[in-house]
Amino acid sequence: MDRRQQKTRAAIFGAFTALLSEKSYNQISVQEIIDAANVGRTTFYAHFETKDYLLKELCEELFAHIIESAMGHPDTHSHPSAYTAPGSVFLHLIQHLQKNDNHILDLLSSENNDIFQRYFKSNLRQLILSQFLNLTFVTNMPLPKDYLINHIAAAFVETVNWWISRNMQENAEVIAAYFLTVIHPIITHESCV
Amino acid sequence: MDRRQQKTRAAIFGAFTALLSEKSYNQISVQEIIDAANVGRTTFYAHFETKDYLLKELCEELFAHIIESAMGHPDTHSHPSAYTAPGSVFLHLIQHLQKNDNHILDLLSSENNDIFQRYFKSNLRQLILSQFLNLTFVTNMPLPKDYLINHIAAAFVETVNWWISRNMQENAEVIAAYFLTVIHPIITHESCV
DNA sequence: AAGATAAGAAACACTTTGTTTTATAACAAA
DNA sequence: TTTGTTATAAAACAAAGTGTTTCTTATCTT
Repeated sequence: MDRRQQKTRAAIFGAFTALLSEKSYNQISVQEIIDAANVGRTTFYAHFETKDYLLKELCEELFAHIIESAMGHPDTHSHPSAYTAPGSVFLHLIQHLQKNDNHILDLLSSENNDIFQRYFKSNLRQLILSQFLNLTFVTNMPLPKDYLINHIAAAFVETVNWWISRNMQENAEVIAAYFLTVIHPIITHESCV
Repeated sequence: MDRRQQKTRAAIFGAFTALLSEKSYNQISVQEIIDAANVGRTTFYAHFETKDYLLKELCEELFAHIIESAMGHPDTHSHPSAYTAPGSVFLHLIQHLQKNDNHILDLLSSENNDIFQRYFKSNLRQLILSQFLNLTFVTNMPLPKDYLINHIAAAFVETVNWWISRNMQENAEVIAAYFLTVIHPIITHESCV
């Protein structure tokens, strides 16, 4: 990829995330992004068809990266010997978030964070699907699989949200424990088929 | 209140909800609302400072109503004799939603429904707080109360969401059962203090 | 060095926003 | 019915934003 393209793309992404930590998505105009990124009007539209597409590409880059990183975590592929750290992937995820390398936390804690939560949740579902290939229930009533996966993904996002809203006072282990406490009664982790 | 005000307010609310079931909030302009409501430009701004305030007032009217209705439900005030329909308030809520009197479902199923989910969730928290005055845990680890309440509220909203995404094929009782299955292991319903 | 490609500047028609001004109609109370 | 009040409407307005076009300049790749 052309170095010029890389630079402008990075400049726009940078300006965009910076603006997002200031004000809500709706209140940000393309003009502001252009000014902040110090980029020509024509250039912006050459890269992104619209503001929504810019958002989309940013989210895909960030969340896909963080989820992929968690998926590559040893625990995902190891043969789970019964009860050894059943959801360490989530702890890994939280720790990764805590580092805040690519400002994902800035986005998730921004006003109108709904958009990012949606992308986050969407990416989480596939992680959960891979994490709990077999879902069995402690209750008598069987739940639809996609319902359960959605529930778990949502619970995780809400946990992170709650954490952020408290300025991340608790350390990653505590947060992971909260999440598993809320989730674990419903599911049991079985071996990968 | 002046009859003229009532009429325009109703006209604007009507036009707004109609538009919301068509397109997403961001894509709706004040101009469109004005045109659809058949109301003068000046009139709109005399009623609502901005589009966001319009949304806010609409949501408050709708959700406050539906939550209040559920709170008034007998189960909330009755002395809970152990295990008689522990969460019938939620069933009541779902049934109320199903009637879709005030088009809440239209809003919740609209594109970019995040905004409504936020209001919904916010209103739910107080309901849950009143419903489970005492929260005890089946697990050893005590969870922060606001974390738990947030989790339950979010789980309910997600349940409704999932329901809507499946075109509400399941009847209200099944949905309530799903929700309680996911929630019940964590909490136990104790008597109101 | 040469051709391809990306960036930038300026201007454009267009829409949206929120305000102001003035005039008309509906209202409530006497 | 009359009177004073208040809501509405129409039109015009400046300001800002959007997305596109044209043309020029700078920067890459080979």
